[in-house]
Amino acid sequence: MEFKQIKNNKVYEQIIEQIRELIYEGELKKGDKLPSERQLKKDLGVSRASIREAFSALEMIGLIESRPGEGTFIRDSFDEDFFNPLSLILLLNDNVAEELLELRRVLEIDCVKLAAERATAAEIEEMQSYIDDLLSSSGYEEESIKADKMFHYTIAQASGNKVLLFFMRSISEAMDFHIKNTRTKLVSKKETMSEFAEQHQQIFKALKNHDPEKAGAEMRNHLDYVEKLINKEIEG
Amino acid sequence: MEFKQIKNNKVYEQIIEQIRELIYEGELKKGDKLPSERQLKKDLGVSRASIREAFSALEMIGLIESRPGEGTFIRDSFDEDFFNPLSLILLLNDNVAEELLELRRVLEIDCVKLAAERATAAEIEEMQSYIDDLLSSSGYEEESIKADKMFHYTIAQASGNKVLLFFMRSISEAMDFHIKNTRTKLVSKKETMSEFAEQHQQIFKALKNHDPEKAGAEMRNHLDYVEKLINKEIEG
DNA sequence: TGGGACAGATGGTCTGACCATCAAACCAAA
DNA sequence: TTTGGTTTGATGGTCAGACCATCTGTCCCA
Repeated sequence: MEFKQIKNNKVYEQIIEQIRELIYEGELKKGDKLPSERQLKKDLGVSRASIREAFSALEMIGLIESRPGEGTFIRDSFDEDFFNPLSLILLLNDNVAEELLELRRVLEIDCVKLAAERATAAEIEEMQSYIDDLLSSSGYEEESIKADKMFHYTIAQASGNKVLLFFMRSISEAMDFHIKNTRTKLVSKKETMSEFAEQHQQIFKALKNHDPEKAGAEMRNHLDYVEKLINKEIEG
Repeated sequence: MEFKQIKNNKVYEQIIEQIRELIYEGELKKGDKLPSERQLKKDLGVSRASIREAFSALEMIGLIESRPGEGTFIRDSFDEDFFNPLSLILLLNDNVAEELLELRRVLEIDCVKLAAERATAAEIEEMQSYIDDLLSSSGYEEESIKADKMFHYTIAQASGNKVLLFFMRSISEAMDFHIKNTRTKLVSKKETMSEFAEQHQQIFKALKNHDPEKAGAEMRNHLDYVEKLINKEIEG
């Protein structure tokens, strides 16, 4: 005898399911406008409340965007900053910091290799500007943190793999949350800063020369250094 | 002159924000029960609808779970199957198949290396059972597909990195969706099957011997083969 | 002791209402 | 012609109140 698990199908889940199907079949694409809530209420024969539950869930994961007075749209750009729900879940795990670092290592070393092969002139130019920012900034301030992050993002983007970029963002945001949460502060000594700048320059140089292996090695070196810093911070 | 973007703070987003804070501060942990919707309505001074929008969003990402008649709880296990929203977003990108394969390659090769270092006896035993299943199954049927998937999942789990496991799941689910969507069917010839079984055995053998490099090389070989199959399928 | 009936709490859903915002059309003044 | 205001209709955002299904615990009776 074989029994099937009885699925508890909430209405809002079924609505999401239907939207998912439409995306599968290509009927809904980036930037498309969804029917209004009142229209969907009629079409699907459910209450507006259920539709709104479905929409808020889809908005949470960054799939759609609702604009009052306008309507609801499939997001056409996932590059902008939006709250990444992944980071929330990751918070509940133990050892997140270690695991995130380990994963970042795995991803980013191969990421920079791909970037070294595929980076366009424009992307290399953009990286150059962040390198300049890092060199000109005096300490570990707001701007240099941002330049640092943007440098790594641009590498991920230059890999040409959007999913990889998405994952790198998730990891980065989760780490930001974790650092903020544990009130960890990275050392902002001058030596550290110049060391950082030097490492970034080395990565960039290899990348500019389209030398994947060298770029990977430099990235590995950089991440070793970062890891050592963070471990020191945790012990201290 | 500098203007700041005016944030549109929806009520349900503020509710989520508060829950997030509670998780940060450790007041909400895995398995904890949240206040009932009617209680929260009183505490927060908002309508039940808004609370339900927040909850449906959090349920979507797998953070909480609502059980009628009981209450709403923080999920204490993220290992079970639950709908992974990441895969929905990934579907909207072009060239998903290629990018997913590339990313899987990056992750899984390092993943199996970690697993070779850290796999416990129990995990190795579990892998063995899936290998046996694969050998005993006659064709590319339901069960062998499952055994294949479980073998790879167990490797990811044996890596000891839960975030890595989570990512592997996302990729796998997204690929499943894509395959189902494009109605791609992997070849189910006998030669293919025996080839698959052989490759899995090689991976497993290296893993069992705790030989990271060998395991990584065998995994690379396996993924090469898979990639070739899929490309052939796309062309054909 | 065991089982059934009952009550209370909880999530799931629906309805109808009101507000704030936006786009488009229209209009008027400079 | 351009600029700014007004109106109108559609849309999302929020709320209150109602009803149902399900679960838990209690109490009572055979």
